[in-house]
Amino acid sequence: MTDKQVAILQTALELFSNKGFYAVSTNLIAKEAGVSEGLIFRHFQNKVGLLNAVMQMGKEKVEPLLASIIELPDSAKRVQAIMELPFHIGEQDYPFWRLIYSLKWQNDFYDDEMSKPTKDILVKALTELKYADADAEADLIMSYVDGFATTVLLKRDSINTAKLLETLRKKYI
Amino acid sequence: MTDKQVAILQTALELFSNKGFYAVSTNLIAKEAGVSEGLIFRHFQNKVGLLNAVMQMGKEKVEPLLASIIELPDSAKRVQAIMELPFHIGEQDYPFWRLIYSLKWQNDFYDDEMSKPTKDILVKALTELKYADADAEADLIMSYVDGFATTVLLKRDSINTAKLLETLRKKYI
DNA sequence: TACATTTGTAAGCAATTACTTACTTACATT
DNA sequence: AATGTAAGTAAGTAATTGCTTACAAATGTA
Repeated sequence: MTDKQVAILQTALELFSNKGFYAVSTNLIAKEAGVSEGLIFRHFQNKVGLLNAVMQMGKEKVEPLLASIIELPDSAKRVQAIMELPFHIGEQDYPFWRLIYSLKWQNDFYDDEMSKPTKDILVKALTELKYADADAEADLIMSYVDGFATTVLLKRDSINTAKLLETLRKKYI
Repeated sequence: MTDKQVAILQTALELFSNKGFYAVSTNLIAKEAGVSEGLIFRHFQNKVGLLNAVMQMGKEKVEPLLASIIELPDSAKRVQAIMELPFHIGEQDYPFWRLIYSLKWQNDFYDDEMSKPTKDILVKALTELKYADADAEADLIMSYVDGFATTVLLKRDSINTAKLLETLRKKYI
């Protein structure tokens, strides 16, 4: 990967996540990244190809995080880790997660499968913890997580997320 | 309001909420609504004006719902009603709510103020219920609600929302 | 050094974009 | 019936869209 390739990917991630895929032109991406517009198409074929590359880059950063959760020996800790996931996103990963969540709401890109690995970990852990209906319980926690992600990614300026996590922990630990 | 005005508003709501504001052209809206493109601009000035009109129409349907919650005499019931709000959205109102939530993720349109009246009701009710930190508790519940809304609006085909509500109620009632 | 491949650009492409103009039709009021 | 106003359309507009082409510079490899 050349410097310019990286610049394109990072600029695209930043712009896509802030304004949305369709609201950002390849012209703007090229200008902000300091490259010629043609280079985007040389490296990524088309605009959707660029989006896929951006997503791929993000997924590769997420996978080890999920892998480390699976390795936790304590089932309850695994559940807790997933529930608190949004609170532990590093600031540098916010753009990627905002992109994920914004794409959820666009029919063309909605991917129901993406959250499945996370839910599977949950169901397994909750079954080990002898929950009567582990699946329904997992769905509930997944909903919580979506809510926490929405709050952390969109309202971190207007609300105290540390305190939110504290309040959550008082309920569950 | 003429028939064609209503047709434009409904078509725009449907398209905006499914594909996103920037992904939908005024040309497409006109075609789907069966009107000339110029009529959109005659009635709503510009594309953003159309979006605002669509939002206004939706808000007018939501406000009485919130008003009816305020009138509940029991504080705990008020909290419950807000927490369960996403589960009681009528199918016909899904497009409006999907639009609200998709716009949240676009910088240009994000409106932090919109959820404030709901949170205010929560804080007041939780204070009456003698919660130590009513504000933090309200933020937590607001996060839940965002999560439930995400689930109900995006996954109603793949998961059983009735069962999700049942599981939630077992925890809180 | 020679040559092939990759990386990069500038200029242009047809199609689409949001929006306007010039005009006609429908409807209400006197 | 006459007239003013609102509702509606068809055909434009300039600007922007995603993308291509033709060519140059850099980089590897023999």
